Amino acid sequence: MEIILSNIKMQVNEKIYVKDPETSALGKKIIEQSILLIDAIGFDNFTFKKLGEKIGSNESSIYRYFENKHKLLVYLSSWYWSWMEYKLVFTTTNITDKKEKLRKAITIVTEKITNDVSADHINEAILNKIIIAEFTKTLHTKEVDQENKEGFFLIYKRVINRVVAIVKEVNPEYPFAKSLVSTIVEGSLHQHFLTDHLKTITDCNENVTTTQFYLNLAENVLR
Amino acid sequence: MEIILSNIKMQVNEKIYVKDPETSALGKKIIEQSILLIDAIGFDNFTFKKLGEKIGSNESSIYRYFENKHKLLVYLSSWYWSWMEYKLVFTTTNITDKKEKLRKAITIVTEKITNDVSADHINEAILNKIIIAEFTKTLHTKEVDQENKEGFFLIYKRVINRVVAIVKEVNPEYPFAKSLVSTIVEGSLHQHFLTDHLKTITDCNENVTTTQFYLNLAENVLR
DNA sequence: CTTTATTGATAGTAATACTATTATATTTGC
DNA sequence: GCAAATATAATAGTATTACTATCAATAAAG
Repeated sequence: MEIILSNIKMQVNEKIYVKDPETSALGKKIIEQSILLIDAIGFDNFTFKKLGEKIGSNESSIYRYFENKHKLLVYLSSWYWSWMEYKLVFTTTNITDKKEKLRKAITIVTEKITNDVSADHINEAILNKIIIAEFTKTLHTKEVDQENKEGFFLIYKRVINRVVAIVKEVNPEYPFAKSLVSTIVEGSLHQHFLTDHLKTITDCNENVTTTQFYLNLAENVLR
Repeated sequence: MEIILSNIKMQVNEKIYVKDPETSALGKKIIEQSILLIDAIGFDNFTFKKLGEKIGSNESSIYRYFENKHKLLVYLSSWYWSWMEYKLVFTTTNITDKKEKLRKAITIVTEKITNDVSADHINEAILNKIIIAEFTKTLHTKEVDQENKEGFFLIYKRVINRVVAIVKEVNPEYPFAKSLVSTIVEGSLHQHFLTDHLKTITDCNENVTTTQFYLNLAENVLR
């Protein structure tokens, strides 16, 4: 899968950036190093000034790619869900057994990403850590309706709806397919967060995975 | 229930505040008006200066109650979950039918709060809106482990574990009680958020409630 | 009615989140 | 190979935020 992925450029809504970071060396450096810096110090403490220092560039140069750090996070999230969609489609295509297809889909969207040595500038395992810790912040703003209209969350919603379609193949009668899938996708990020920080309110750990919990849940619900 | 509640003081961890806001008129005004202001402009745009202007007090006076706005949000959240715990215990005590008890518990933790004319300074319906929109931000910080150690999230975790105990009464064999309940509690906030802002990835609306979805889910899973 | 605690007013600092301008490289087109 | 266009870097500057410190005014308690 990695070989194929490395030749694919993830499509991200143009309104998210001022200048496409994929079109220059500096742009790629911004993406690569922002992922590392956000992971290291957290999104709240992250600033363009600090990123500039880290990559040996000036703050003002970064502003030519992104209006502000919120949009950079939206960009990283979009890239992540675009990558997720690719993995999802790739893994579920040509699987004829509907239940097996759903199991594979749920596995893809709930799994923790471990470092599969991605050659390019984006470290998916660390990006996954950022999504677990920070994705919720892209949505929870006063501008969410405006940004939703502008299509900032389109890929995320498309991933959800792709899984919804698979759920409906398994059980067309089930009346809450969308809520089930949005609960699974968002919930799995939350369970990973709890495993890392609030262990007393989750059963997920090294032995019992978040994926196992949600596979079991979906099977029981759609039976 | 309102009558009883109005005489109860919610217990909030002392480390969260500098001075207990319940002990003075100014303190209560800070709580009352911060809820209205955060709801109106969002937590990200909320500042102590703006709150000071709104309540006709100086910024510096507010700092005598809370170190920063994050701790104020943690306080409001703690108060909310303390209130939720009270409602939960009150509603489920003396219910002998285990399944009925669980149904009542899930209803309590997943319901949207509508204005039941609370006489006191805290408007629970608006506070519920804030929890839906902002609660996640109390957890998603770099300081979460430290704050968890200091007991900032104790009441929240206790609410979850009270429901877990009820789940285990219904089905002692089910291996994911904690993850199920934390998914329901956090997930219901998320579903309310989606109903308000991203309708295309939820089934919940005016006719189909979040509570119905999770009641159905729990029943299927614990069957 | 004096001490103590609380609140208000003012001022000040460092950091953040930008914008604008100009200089310096680098790339590209002819 | 050189001019023009483009990208980046450096510097400076502004408004806001997130505080801290100090002192005066007021209210409450002994």
